[in-house]
Amino acid sequence: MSWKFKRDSVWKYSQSAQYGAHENIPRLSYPPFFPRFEFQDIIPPDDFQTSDEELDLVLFGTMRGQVVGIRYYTGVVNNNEMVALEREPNNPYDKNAIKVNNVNGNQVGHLKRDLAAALAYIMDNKLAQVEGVVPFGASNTFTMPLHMTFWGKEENREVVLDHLKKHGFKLGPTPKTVGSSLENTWGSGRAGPSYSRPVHVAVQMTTEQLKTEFDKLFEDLKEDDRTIEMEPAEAVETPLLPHQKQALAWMIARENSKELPPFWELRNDLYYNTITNFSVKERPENVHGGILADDMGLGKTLTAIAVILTNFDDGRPLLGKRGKESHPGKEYKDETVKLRGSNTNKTTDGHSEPSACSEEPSISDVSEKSNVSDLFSFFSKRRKISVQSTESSESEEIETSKLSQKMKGKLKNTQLDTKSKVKGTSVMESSKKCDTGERTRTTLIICPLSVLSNWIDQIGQHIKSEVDLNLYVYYGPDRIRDSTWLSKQDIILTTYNILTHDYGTKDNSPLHSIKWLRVILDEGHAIRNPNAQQTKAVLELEAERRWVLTGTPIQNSLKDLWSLLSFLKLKPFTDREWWHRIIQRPVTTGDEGGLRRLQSLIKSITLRRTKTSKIKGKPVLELPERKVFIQHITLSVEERKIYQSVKNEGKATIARYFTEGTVLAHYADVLGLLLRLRQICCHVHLPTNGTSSSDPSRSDTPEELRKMLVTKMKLILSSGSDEECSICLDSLTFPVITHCAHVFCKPCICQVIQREQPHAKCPLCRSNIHGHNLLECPPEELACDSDNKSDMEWTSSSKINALMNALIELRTKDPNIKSLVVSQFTTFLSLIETPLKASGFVFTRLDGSMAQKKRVESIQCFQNTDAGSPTIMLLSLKAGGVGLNLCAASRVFLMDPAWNPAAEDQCFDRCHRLGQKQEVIITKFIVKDSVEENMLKIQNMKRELAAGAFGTKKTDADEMKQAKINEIRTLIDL
DNA sequence: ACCGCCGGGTGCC
DNA sequence: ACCGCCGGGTGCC
Repeated sequence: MSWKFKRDSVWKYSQSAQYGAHENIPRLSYPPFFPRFEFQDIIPPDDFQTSDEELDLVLFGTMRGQVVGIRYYTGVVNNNEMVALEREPNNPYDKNAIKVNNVNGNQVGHLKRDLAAALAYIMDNKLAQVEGVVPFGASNTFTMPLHMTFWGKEENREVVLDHLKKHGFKLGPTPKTVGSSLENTWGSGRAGPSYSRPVHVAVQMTTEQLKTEFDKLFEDLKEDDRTIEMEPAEAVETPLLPHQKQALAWMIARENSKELPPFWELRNDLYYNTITNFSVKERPENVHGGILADDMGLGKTLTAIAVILTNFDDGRPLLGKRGKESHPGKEYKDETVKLRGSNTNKTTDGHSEPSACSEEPSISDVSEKSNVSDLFSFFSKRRKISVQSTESSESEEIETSKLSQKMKGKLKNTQLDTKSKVKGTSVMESSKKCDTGERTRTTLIICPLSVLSNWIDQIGQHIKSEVDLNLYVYYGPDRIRDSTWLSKQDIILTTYNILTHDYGTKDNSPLHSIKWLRVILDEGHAIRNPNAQQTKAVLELEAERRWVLTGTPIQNSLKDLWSLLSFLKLKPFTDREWWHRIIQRPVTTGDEGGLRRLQSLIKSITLRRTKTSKIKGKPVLELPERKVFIQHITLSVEERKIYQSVKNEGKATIARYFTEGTVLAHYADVLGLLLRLRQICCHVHLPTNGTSSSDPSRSDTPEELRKMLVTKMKLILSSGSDEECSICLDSLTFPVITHCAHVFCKPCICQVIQREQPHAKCPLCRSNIHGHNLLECPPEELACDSDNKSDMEWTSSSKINALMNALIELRTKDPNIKSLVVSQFTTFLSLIETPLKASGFVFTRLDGSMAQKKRVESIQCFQNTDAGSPTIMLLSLKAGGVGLNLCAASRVFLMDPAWNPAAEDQCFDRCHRLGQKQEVIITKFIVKDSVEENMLKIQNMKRELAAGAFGTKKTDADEMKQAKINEIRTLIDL
């Protein structure tokens, strides 16, 4: 997460004033001194123009006007209440008509004709945003005064003032003096005096303060008194942890609440909103939902499943058995089916986390190619999920894409033959609107594709096998689009992309014609961009109960929250203007009241616990302790000899680069040397990936050059150095190598080339670069060279000896303890296999080169605790996604240090996580007086950096360069 | 609306 | 009086 100050807009606000700080309006009090800050996403990928426009508005001035005709309308306001002005160009009496609406959207009256005549042009051409407040006289019978505030872009100020002048109006001044008293600042507009608040001094918050303030929004929620627990329905097989029972109780209370929505109370027969000071006669509808913002790993999915089953029908749980409809169908035999023709996927059996499917097509992937043949169907079978490629859906055999998931028996996957079942009946024909007469009790779950299989998996695992529940995975080209049929299921599971795709295809979105009992958005931040089609598709779903599950409630910006509130139908914030006026602008200008409102708003609809949250003094997740030991290794005399000779030779070369100032130009070479040193620390025979370093410019033919560069890139990528792209400073995505041998993300470097054309230069070495000579990494994997090793006679190494000693000692102590042996070098893992076999260890292996099917097998095998199951897993550092669950292991042997400490931590988390019962002991092997020790130093530096600074993210290329050069110095003792 | 405005009734003091 | 003034009718846009 990163933060940045946007000085500009802060200043704009500080130099102007805005309506609000007035004794008459205590609820909108703006203290004169309060730090102002802005939550601004620094990452540009999806910035939203409209919001930015809003932020750039400055105050033009204020004016007094009149609201007339109020006796004709039912909308009511209180004194000091905000109103919205809305153009009504089709008014039969006056094309300039401007309606005045209260916060609830009810019309209060019209602007007086002459005023409307002046404002219509301004509003129609968006020259200014006019905001109104009724300062007093709210209970008048015929007319009431209106205080108007004009906001707009600086460049439009003159036009607006001129236009108003033409109509005989003049804006009141915007006070510039700090602390000027209210009485002195009454404006002089023709329409009456206007007033404004004193402007406050801009006190800039430090980055830390900023972060703290923002974090507190959610951190405060942890210390909540939502301690009532609730037992889930019997149908839920998995016992809930205390914090999950609390979430269950809270969520169900919110769903069934007959109480007024947050911030509403009954006052003199009117419903009064304490946050907006607004009242209505009609009882406002409660928000039957909210945001479950628990940290990752606290079991949001399980909690949501428990809610579905426990609050199934009219507040009652789903009972074990229901009607005995059965869907005839053959058992689906093949358990692992091709995913997109190349990967296979099958999730683990009996464990709460599925294996991550890192090879899954990305979300954007799918949406871009909405081509049906690129979509898949997912099936669940006996708590195992198979992924069915629909590319072959023409063939009769695999015609399985549409399915009713009968959870009867052991999640038996019964199959509907499309052709006979669906087409043949009237289901297809009746696919217009769903029968609104019958109340749906269907829950729609929308999630990113990457977690779809996780949902299927968890639904399978957490629901008792005898429970009769219909789950339909609305996915794949042949998904059943019949809304009547869909609304008879219990759970419909789909992805954002499917939803969006359907939404974009006119008249073909059954999901939008059903009134759902409940809609659950998983990874709710998927809809944080209010302009994204995806968000629109989600916002148009109709549902009684609405939930957002997210681990990151506000990622970077307040704006993110708006879409969520909008989805939850939390009035009046569904309307951007109100959100902006009541929350966003006050908060971004540093108004304490705004922050307070935001806080209570969030608090009322959000439940958040972090991994460190406590329940009754105990941490939510009681993970056993985790201890990290560093075991120093002394190289043997021979090893040291080899190490020193390679080092001395390399050091001389690099020293030359330093004096020449060409370190970065030879970056790949430098890394290559470091890599070789690191490998020698592990084992002197570790292959050096062939290529000796040479200058790319000296290569003879283009083909040779190409080969060499690709080899270099592979070297960099495989060296485990966790290279960041120097442009986005993130991990490399779509790595490409330049002719000057520097690796960047393809999108990043292409952007640079685009921007700097026609003379783009490499951000690292300033060589000329061109879009057409970037080289991509060929798809074939880098691994698979482990076999040719076998020719060479196996020898041990100091590290291997240390490892084997430790493993054997451990086995003697407790033969059941399982260990992870982690290295960045798969070839090293291969070398370790020999002594493991020799000493009779049963082991398995997991690395990036393995096919999905093999991975899953390996994980299942390892996680199995039966006698004879492997006690050791050889694991490559970066294998598997964050979801990888290896909690059967309680020991980790890290054979070689990683550049990035976060990568190590992530690796440790694979066994130190929910489900771990034992103390986790981690041993890091570090060779004394070697590059490895220096790497530890760099790790510590990185740790400090990560912990301390937040603004550090956007270091520029120069700093980046310097940092890299310094790293190299440290590593090679220069 | 205890207003403004309209338009008909009316017309010395 | 092609005015002023009176008082009733009336009333958003």
